[in-house]
Amino acid sequence: MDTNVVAIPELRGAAATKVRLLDAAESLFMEHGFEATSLRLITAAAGANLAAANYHFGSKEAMFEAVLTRRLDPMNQERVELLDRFERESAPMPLGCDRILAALFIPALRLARDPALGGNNFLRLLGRAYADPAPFIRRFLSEQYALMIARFKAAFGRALPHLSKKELSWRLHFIMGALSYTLAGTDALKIISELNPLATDNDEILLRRLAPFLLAGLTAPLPDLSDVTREFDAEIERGR
Amino acid sequence: MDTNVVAIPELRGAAATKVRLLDAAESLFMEHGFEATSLRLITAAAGANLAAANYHFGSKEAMFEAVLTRRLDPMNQERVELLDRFERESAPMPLGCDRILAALFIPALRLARDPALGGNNFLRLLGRAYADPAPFIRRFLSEQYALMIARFKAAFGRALPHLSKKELSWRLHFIMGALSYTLAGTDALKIISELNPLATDNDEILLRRLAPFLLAGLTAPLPDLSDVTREFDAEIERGR
DNA sequence: ATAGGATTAAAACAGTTGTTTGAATACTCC
DNA sequence: GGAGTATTCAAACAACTGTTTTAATCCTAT
Repeated sequence: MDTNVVAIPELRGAAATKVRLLDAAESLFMEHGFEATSLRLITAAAGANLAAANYHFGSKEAMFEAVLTRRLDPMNQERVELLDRFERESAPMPLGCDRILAALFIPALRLARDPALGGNNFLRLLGRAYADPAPFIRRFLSEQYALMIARFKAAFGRALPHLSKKELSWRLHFIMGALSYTLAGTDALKIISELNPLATDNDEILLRRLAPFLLAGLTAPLPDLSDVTREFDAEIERGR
Repeated sequence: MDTNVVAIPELRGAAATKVRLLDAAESLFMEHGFEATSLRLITAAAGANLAAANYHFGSKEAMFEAVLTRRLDPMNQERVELLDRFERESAPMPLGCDRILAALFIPALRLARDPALGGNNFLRLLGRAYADPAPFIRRFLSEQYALMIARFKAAFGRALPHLSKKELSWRLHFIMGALSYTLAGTDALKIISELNPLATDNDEILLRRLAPFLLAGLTAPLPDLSDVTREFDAEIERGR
């Protein structure tokens, strides 16, 4: 039940305890989830007093948001900037799906690669936050992602003009879902493969495998929904 | 913060309160998550005494597992049976990927369609459980899924003999991830589409869209990883 | 050096948590 | 009908929660 995460208070600068708190919170929230992580656990791991959490952040929820903002904000901004640059470089040709996906993945890859930026810890925390039922978390994420998602949806719309707005929304949703789940799922991998042959790989390799997989689904021809539906319905009725 | 879920104690049979507790727990766990849902909330919604929870299930964790087992066990068993039947019908031809995917999706679809079986409520709860950090939840799910996953992995292996064992594990992992995320994500849809044009659709339609998307990724040709890697690396270095 | 604001510290606050207890009630089977 | 098991109930348990308070300490700029 307890953890080995005991941060030594080495930083002594001005706002040092604040970043120590953020680091400890990032790691512990990732490990136990938001509700199950107590402020006493975080402050102890950060070598800080309990009251420091509320002093620096105001509340536990605000602290959680601060943990997310610290890395999410720059990453999403970088995604948009990268997409902008790709489009400028490709002009006047419309940008291909593979390049748009790359603009979505590369900033996440860079974050996963650089331990100083939080490494894989943060990406897993992010994936979990994506599935967390707490209303304040969803409200926060929705605000953080709105601009970036709208920008990418427009780009995909230009690259896939034959897809309806609705079909595009679906596929983009699936992509973000697979991405966030994948980022969160290093432990969930064990559910899939009993022998766990993937465990030695890191998130970086994982993302490199995921991108081609999603690209195929994204660029797939329009499915004949009526056919799929008919088969499914027949099977469901048969089993009733 | 409070909910409208107030189950009227209508069932009066022998083990009636036990199923009332399961129903209330299913709905509340789905809405608030495991940690954030108190036994007092559940028992009150079920019209039962607080002690009834521990009397019937022993602990909160055991109660959560009972909620999952009630529907997950039959669903996974049905998946395997369906796969077996499809393979018999197709013999001696190996089963195609689309049919294997159908065996995976149809039982989930049937569960989503039938409110008496829990309807969409349970599928969302399941998707969230998949991303929950609590160790006992992951241990439980891993045990519940192990047999079913191994069976489907073997089937996919026969259908896609050109894929390495590792590549297959990846793609299966992505499929399960996208599936569980999608099931959990009715609320997360709002993150993606600000106007939320998908909200009126239900999980059934969602699954029918997801299947073709995943099929495309699953049957995609082997990606030239070295190429992807090279481009990504160049971009990451450039931004450094 | 010292005033004054920023930070830390220990303690207490008011609630809530899952679980247990022991008596009261309901039910079933002989 | 009544013995005996199964279930319900109210109450209390000890531990933990996020937050606030008050005083002590540190740091910086005058």
